[in-house]
Amino acid sequence: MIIKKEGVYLLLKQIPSGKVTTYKALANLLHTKGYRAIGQIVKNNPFAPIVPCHRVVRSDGSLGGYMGQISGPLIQKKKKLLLHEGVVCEGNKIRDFKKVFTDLK
DNA sequence: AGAGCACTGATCC
DNA sequence: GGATCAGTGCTCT
Repeated sequence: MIIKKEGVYLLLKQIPSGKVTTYKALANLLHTKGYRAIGQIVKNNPFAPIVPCHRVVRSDGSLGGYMGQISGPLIQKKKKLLLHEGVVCEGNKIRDFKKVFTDLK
C-alpha cells in the first residue's frame, strides 16, 4: 500500500484549532498501515509553518514528537501550543484525549 | 541500496 | 501490566 503524502498534508490542514488527530487515524484514512511512514512524512513536511504538525499525536495520547525531536524543549513548546488551542496536556500526554480527538471524517 | 524513523498491534515475560 | 517483536512506507545517507 502506498501512502499519498499530499493526502497527509491535506488532512493535517483540515484539523480545526483545539482538535488533534493521531497517526493511526491518518493511516486509516489513507488506507495504509505505514504509521511510521506518516511520521516521516510529517517530520519532513515541506509545509512546516503551514501544516499544523503539532496537532498530530500518538494513539495512546502521548504527544509523539515535534520537529525532529521526540522529547526536549520543542515538545514543551508543542504542549504549550496545544494548550493555547484548548488541548489540555499532562506530562507528555493529552488529558482529555477523546474530547479533542478528531479523525476528520 | 541500506538504514532509520514523530507508529501500532500482537506476543512474550 | 510492561517489554519486545514484527509489519509498515517514506526520507535520508
